[in-house]
Amino acid sequence: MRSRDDKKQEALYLATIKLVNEIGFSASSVAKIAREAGVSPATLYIYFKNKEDLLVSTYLEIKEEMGRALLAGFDEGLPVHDLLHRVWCNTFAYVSENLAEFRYTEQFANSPYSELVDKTRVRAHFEPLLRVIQQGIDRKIIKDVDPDILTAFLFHPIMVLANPKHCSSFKPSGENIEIAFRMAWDALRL
Amino acid sequence: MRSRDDKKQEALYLATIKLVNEIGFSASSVAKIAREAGVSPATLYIYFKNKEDLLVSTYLEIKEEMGRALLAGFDEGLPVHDLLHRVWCNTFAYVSENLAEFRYTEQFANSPYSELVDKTRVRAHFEPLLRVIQQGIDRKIIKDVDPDILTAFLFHPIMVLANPKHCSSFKPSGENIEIAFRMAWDALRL
Amino acid sequence: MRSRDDKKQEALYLATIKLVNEIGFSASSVAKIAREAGVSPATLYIYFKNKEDLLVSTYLEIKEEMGRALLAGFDEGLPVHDLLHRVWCNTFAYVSENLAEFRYTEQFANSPYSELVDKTRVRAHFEPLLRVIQQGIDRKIIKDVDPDILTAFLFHPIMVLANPKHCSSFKPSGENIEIAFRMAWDALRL
Amino acid sequence: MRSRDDKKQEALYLATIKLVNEIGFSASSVAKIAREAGVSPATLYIYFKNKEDLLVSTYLEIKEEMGRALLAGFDEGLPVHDLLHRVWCNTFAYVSENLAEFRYTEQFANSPYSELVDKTRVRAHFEPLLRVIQQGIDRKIIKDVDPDILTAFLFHPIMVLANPKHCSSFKPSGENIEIAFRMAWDALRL
DNA sequence: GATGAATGAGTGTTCATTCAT
DNA sequence: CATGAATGAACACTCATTCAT
Repeated sequence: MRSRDDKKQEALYLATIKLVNEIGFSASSVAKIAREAGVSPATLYIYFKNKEDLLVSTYLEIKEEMGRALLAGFDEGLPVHDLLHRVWCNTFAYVSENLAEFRYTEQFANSPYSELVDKTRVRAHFEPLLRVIQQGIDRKIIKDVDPDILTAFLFHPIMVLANPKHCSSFKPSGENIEIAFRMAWDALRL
Repeated sequence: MRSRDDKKQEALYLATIKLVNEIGFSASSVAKIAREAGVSPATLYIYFKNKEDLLVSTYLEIKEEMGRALLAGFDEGLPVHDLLHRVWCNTFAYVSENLAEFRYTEQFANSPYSELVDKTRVRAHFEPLLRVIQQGIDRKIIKDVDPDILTAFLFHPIMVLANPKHCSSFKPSGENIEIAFRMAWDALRL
Repeated sequence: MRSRDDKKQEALYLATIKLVNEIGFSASSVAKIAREAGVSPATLYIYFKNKEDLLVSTYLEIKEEMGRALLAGFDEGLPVHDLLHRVWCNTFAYVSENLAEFRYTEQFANSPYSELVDKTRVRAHFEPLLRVIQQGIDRKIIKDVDPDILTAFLFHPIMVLANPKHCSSFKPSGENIEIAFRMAWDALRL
Repeated sequence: MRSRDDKKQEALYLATIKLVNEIGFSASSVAKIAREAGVSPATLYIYFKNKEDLLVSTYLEIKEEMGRALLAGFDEGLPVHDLLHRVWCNTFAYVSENLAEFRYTEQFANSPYSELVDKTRVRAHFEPLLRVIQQGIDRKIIKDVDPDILTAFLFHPIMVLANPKHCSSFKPSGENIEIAFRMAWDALRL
């Protein structure tokens, strides 16, 4: 028998991301994704149970990779400020280098499919970061407020700024990134 | 294309918003929207050029209404801080009272249709606010940074916090809203 | 608007019967049936909820018509023997003149779809006949046995003999029909 | 095509019968049959030329076995009546103990595949029985009518009565079986 | 001999849109 | 103005069969 080809699975992931970026979530049909990946639509169903499985798997794949990228060089010995700064910069780097992947996750999160993912599993990839934030709170460095609020001021601004689609004038230069981080820190710190 | 029976047009707007919320953007077919609105699919084409026109018009309609709501009681004589605070509270009020409309705009903005809208027209509805921010900068009250950055720390956190879908623990109590505004202000002020 | 066209519904019934006869139940796809009926597959779904509905409706349509045909000239004043003889002859006439319809019902009854029909509704079309048989039992003309047994000797032999597919030598001449009825009567009568 | 591993071949026969009974003829795909039999779809094609061959072979296999069962204890020295009675009882026994196999043959006979089998080969399995019937005719014990008619009153009633699917009230108790045989004999005998 | 991978052709069904009334 | 009927094209998915190992 022919052996299962990881190349094909990878090609399907990439085709999915590419198409969703180019023509959007709902226009990305199984047929188009398969054609883009260079396989038959029937083949897609060897690697994924159905379309939903393909889309969810693609999302989880990206989230895992993204978690690794954001936490690169994450040394928990460093001060909270420095750790957050490191993650902040990592995020900008990841998003600008993997814009398609990032946009896929945004479209996915705003689709009905998003309700199918186990959110705690996704959160797990970012666990060390959440721990450090808690540390910052305990040490009275960061405001002691609801975690959702912290997230809203720490991560969402990056997400917006790093995605050219949402920005008309902002350019992610090193300087701008530092300015924005400074503001996030002003928001969070006690 | 337009006609006198605004009841039907309004019903189509509401049906669109309701369905997109319930079953998502891509599952909201013309036939379902028409049925929900209590008209024939053919009738829809009297009021809107095509599906795209329906979706875009619905979006613009919401954005206009939303602009009005956010700027309610906007007295440019007040200090910058107070004005932003007023808008902040208005936003929370609008989103929590019009969650379906708000979610529609989020789904719309993350779809390929979003590229069809004239963004300057949308921006116009929020013009007074932008003017006040510029004032704040000129008077050295607000940091002199790219407007996109200011937006990222002023509006996006609200959008996130006001939408229960994105929050697991945060509850939009009056106190929480004040805490969050305080953080936004910390980020922006000089 | 265009008005609903009974011609099309009828054409779909006929196409279904024809195709099931020619290529069998499972090979009769919606696309082929629609093409045979001269309409688009999408049109089929205006007249029937889905394929199942089409097949079941076709079956019920035939059964109703068949009930009428078998009971033509059914005068309950006649003796039991004569009434059964009349039905016997009607059945031969119906089946030989409507072989395609008859075969459709046979294929249908042997498909999983058969479990979807309300059997009491079908039985209703043959009610007068069942009543007469009960009369024959009460008057001690017909053996007092389980109704299924009577049916097995009264109807099933006709079904078999009238369907050339099941017969290699039998020809439904008037004489043969009489011979066969004589045997059925011998089986039933006390 | 054939090979030595009769276990697999037998498993495929059984899987085919089981699935056709459970989900019907048309829903029984090669893939499902193979899975049910615990082999790969490709393996199926080692033992059978194609799906048609599998279905026809399964039918013939059953018919052969059935012929053996019906003629068990068939002593041509016995009177015609007793021989037919014996076959009658054998049939009830076989069908009730091998309902799945029996139903398979019914579904098969009502499918287009049935036209692919050499009917004389099937008939051969029942040859002694046909011979005895002819004997009955010659000895003026049985009515001298077309063999198809005899079959219609001898075998088809059993087929119907033995298959619970066709009966709403009839139960194949010993007594009922005798009653039914009595009726068949009444129909046939001179 | 045995298999999982692979696929073109097909499945039933829904789509956005137009037509005739 | 308003509509249900109509449809070609597309949808997600499965089919029987073959291929390479």
